[in-house]
Parts: sequence; C-alpha cells; structure tokens
Amino acid sequence: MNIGEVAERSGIPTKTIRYYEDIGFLHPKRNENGYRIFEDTELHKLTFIGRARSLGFNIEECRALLALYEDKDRGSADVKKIAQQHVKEIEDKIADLIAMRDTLTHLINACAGDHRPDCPILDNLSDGKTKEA
Amino acid sequence: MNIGEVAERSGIPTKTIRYYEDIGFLHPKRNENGYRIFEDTELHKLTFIGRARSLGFNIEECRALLALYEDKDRGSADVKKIAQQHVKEIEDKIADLIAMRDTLTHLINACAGDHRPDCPILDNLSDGKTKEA
DNA sequence: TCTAAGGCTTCCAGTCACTGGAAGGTCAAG
DNA sequence: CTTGACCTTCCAGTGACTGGAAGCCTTAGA
Repeated sequence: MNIGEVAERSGIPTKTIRYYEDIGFLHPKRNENGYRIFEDTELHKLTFIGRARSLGFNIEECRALLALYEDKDRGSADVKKIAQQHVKEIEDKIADLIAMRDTLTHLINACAGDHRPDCPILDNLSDGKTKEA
Repeated sequence: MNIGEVAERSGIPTKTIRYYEDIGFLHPKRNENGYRIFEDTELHKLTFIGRARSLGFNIEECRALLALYEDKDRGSADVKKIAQQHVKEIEDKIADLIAMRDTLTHLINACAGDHRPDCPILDNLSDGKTKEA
C-alpha cells in the first residue's frame, strides 16, 4: 500500500502518518522510487493509534499503549493503569468545564442582553463579583 | 508599578504579561531605563484578561471582550452573544469528554487487570469492538 | 567602593500534535 | 507527450505561552 491508501483506510491524513513516522511510531519500508510501502501491520498500528487518540490519549500515552500492545508478555494491569489514570484526567477536565459553564450561564442569566451598556458579564470579569438582581 | 509587582497582583506571570504586550493587549509606558511602568488601568485589564482566560475564553475572544469592555457605548447584547457562543462550545467539549470517559470506563470494567496478557482495552483499540464477558 | 543578589530587558527556541505550502520527482491514462 | 494525481522533503505556522541565555539596572551590605 502507498501512503494515500493507508490514509483512506485508517482515516488518518497523510501528513499525520508521515509525522507519526518521524516520531517513531512506524517504520515503513521504501520502494525503489522512494515511496513508502505499508504492510497490513502498519495499517493496524495506525488504526490503533487513531482510536487511542480519539479517546484523548496523548502521544506519549499512545506510545506506551503501543509498546504494551506489541509486547505479548505484558499483563493487562499495566494497560488498565494507564487507562484509569486517563479517566481521572478526563474527569478533572469535565469538572473544570462544568464549573466554567455554570459560572458563565449564571452571568448570562443576569445579563439583560439589550442595547444598554450595563453588563453583568463584563462587570464580573472586571471585579470578580456577580451582582444579584 | 514594575512588571514584577503587576505579576504578583494580577496573578499573571511576567513572561505572559510581556506576551500580552506583544499581541497588543497592553501598551505600558517605559521608564528612562527601559523598564515597563504599569498604571492601575493596566493592572485592571490584566486581571480582566486573567479571569476571561480562566473561564476558557481564547485570546481572540478576550480581545473582543476587552474591546467591548473599553467601549462605553456597547450594548450588553454583544457581550451576551459571545458568552452564549462560548457556553455552547464548552457544552460540546463536556459531551465529548463524557463520551470518552464512558467508553474508557466500560473498557476498564471489562479488563481483569492482572498479569495475564488478555486485555479488552487493547483489543478494543485494535479492532474497535468491545467483548462482553 | 566593590560585590552579590535580584529584577529588568531582549531575543531565540521549545512545547504539542499536527497542518499548510513550496518545490520537485514519479506514474498512469489519454 | 502532456496532464493530473500521487508521492517526496523541507520549512514554517498554529495557540498560548514557557524556558533559557546574555546582558543591563538597582539596591543592600561589607
């Protein structure tokens, strides 16, 4: 397979595939003409990485998962640990975002949204206090 | 005030303050020795930006809010619109993260987490399917 | 008066995970 | 033989900082 076909089948852009080669995720062979040739195993790897990325694992986490994936002797405990750590991080982010949303929603509700310049949102950004109606 | 004091009072690092000057948020005057001198208005602006950033507004949104903040004739509707748009984006992110978390939690629950190599998490990353017990 | 510490300056480079674009080689169809 | 799609490499940019180097300025203490 050439890079274009792999890109289509894995759903990962060619640019990104080359980048993944740069950072050592893949080592495709080369044709006489310099083109990369991908085997099925490379396609699988790419798909694997794509799924992990879409679950929010960062590149280093993907590298760790990939190493575990390729290590036939790893225990599932290692993988579970990475995943659990990751769930914790996701939950922290969710909590942060919910706090943001609630604060903003609160401010929006306090804001008349008309042509007068009086604006609780800006007031809050300016002095950190929310005025109640 | 010198930059160090402003940094302490606004909670924004000196590096970041200089960066904010670079991108045109501030225009502090300079001393004979080249040091930046900050007035109270600059401190207020920085605090304003800091709060907006902590609410997840990006730099361009901050720029817009700052412009509205400094425009005495703006209607609160303009500000409300930016904030509402932002709440939408936050809610999208929350939904994404919840989906990620649920998928991962599901996989973690299916994973024995022992020393055997059989691992539903890797299996899923590899083939996109979750095996039920 | 010298020195040392700390604060200030600028500029350059790195972060993360790509993404865009330029310049040019290769290949298959018409 | 040309056209267009595909491939290659390399360089630069994204967002929002952050780190570090090199060097000037100020202040306190010996």
